[in-house]
Amino acid sequence: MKANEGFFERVYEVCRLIPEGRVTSYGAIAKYLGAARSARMVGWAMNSSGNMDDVPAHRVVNRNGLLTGKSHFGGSDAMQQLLEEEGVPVKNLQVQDFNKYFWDPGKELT
DNA sequence: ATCTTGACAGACG
DNA sequence: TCGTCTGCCAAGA
Repeated sequence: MKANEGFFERVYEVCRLIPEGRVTSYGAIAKYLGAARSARMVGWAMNSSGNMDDVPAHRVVNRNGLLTGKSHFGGSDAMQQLLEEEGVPVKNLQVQDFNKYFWDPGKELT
């Protein structure tokens, strides 16, 4: 791996831009990168990166606000706890008021 | 070089 | 309204 991080690098960068207490969806990031149909690549990038500490992947959830990737955080509810600590209410791996805590990179950043 | 998988999303039945 | 399928792009085997 680590051949050409062109695409992934942007994914990591956007993830870092996610403010604390805020969550975003793979589709939003993908769209911001210009790959709205490649939301899977966003998660793919994380998986390849291996949960970089610089990349708060725990703030990234699917369009349902579900912490689908929590399995990659060690299989524990660490992802959920992290979000709750940041101010994001999570219930059973699902973000409450997702629309309220949703953070759109292409919209908030512009 | 080819096929399968992948933390998704949206469209179709 | 719910369930299923395809589409997208890239990387691993």
